Amino acid sequence: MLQTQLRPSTQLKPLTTAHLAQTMALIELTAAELEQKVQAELAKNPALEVKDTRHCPVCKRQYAENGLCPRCHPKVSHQLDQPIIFVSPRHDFIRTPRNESETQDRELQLAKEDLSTYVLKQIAPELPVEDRQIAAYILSNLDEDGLLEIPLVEVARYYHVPISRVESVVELIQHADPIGVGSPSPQEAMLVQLDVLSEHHPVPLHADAAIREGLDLLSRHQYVELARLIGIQVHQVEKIARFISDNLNPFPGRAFWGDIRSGFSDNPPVYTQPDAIITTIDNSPESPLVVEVFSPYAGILRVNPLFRQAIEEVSKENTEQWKSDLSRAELLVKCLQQRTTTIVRLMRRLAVIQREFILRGDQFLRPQTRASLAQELDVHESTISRAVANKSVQIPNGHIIPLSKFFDRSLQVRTALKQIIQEEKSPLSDSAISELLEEQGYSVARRTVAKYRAMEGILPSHLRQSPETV
DNA sequence: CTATGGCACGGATT
DNA sequence: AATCCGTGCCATAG
Repeated sequence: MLQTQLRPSTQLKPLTTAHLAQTMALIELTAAELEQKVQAELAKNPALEVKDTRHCPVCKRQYAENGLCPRCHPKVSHQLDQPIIFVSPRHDFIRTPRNESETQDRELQLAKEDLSTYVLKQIAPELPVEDRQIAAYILSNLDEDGLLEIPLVEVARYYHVPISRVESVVELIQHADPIGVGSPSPQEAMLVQLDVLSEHHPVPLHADAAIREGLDLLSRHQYVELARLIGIQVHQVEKIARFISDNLNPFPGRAFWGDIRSGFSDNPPVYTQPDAIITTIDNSPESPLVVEVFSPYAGILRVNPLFRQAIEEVSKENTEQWKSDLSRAELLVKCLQQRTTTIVRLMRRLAVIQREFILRGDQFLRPQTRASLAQELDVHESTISRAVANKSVQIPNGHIIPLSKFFDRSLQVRTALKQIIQEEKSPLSDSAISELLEEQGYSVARRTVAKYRAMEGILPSHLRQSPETV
């Protein structure tokens, strides 16, 4: 019934137009963004209230329904192909288990402020008191990637201290937890990480040189030029590149453990909070998928009944304002519901169709288009597009992947390609690979193989080494 | 001559 | 309507 309202083909009445427009606007927000938006509205609109706290009695998490949350309630009979879906109206608890004092506290701080104080706490003990101000100032000028936005000289000038002193503070900051945080550039952040890493782990030779002198080459996968530049073998460069993308993070402020392989400088999407987490019960691949959808304020936001009542009694000067507040509130609540149900339906469908992919990895992705899914769910294509855009989910292996990966047309082929190359005896040419893929049922042109290789950062055949020729 | 990468075109997707 | 993606053609490197 509600879905039909999302069809633009249906002619819409004024109310539904607004409804539609706002629902659309809400759907494309991530959980984190939505939370902020609702908070803002909540602050200035007295007609809204949060009817709080239904807790799951076992894990103490806030949960939209009464009773045990599904994760704590394994007794209900599960069917493998029926994913368990539940909606969490708050998503901040996944970062830290809440303790009592925090629970009723203010809204969670912005990630940025969080980072600053987090770092400051770590380094404060090691700082002379008079340097703390400097540190605080530096930390307040981090961008969302955890990089320093302002030049050091400016800090020095601001506090009338020698640059060297500022530098030593920065150095301290850089070695605090998100290692490399506070660096002026991704480059330097990575150098610091490399340095720290090298104390306990072996790191490839010349990795520092590669970062220092050829970062742009490295990020563009131009390994040949890079090899020439620092005078080493191409396969060494390849090793370095792999090591770097596996172990270093050019943007220390971004807390993601996701898959960053596909290039670290091509502005990777920011994965902070996933919009959903998919797990299995007891990590057993034979159990149904448990999908936890983070939909801020779902089920706990409502129109304040007292307000509704009051508006009838106090029908005087401010009625206009009150009325608009009320209708805004109603609209928001409605749209929020709409958004939640749409996303839940989307996730349920994905969990069913892509179960194998979620559990077993890339090569099991069933290619699908947003359009086809839209048809199945009986919503407009753009609804799916918006719902998918900019969102990310955490899958059971711990990776955070963009939701759009579920609609990657070529992922299957690319993983097949990767496998072929990994198992190859001697370097295969693109056309040879094309034929091999054909045998596996993937029909791709030779030119396309080349493109996929590039996407995966794999060198052309004449530059690949057969196993070990160091 | 073979293998690749760049450019650009057209169809599919969003 | 805008964008993405696979592909063909051609120049270039080896």
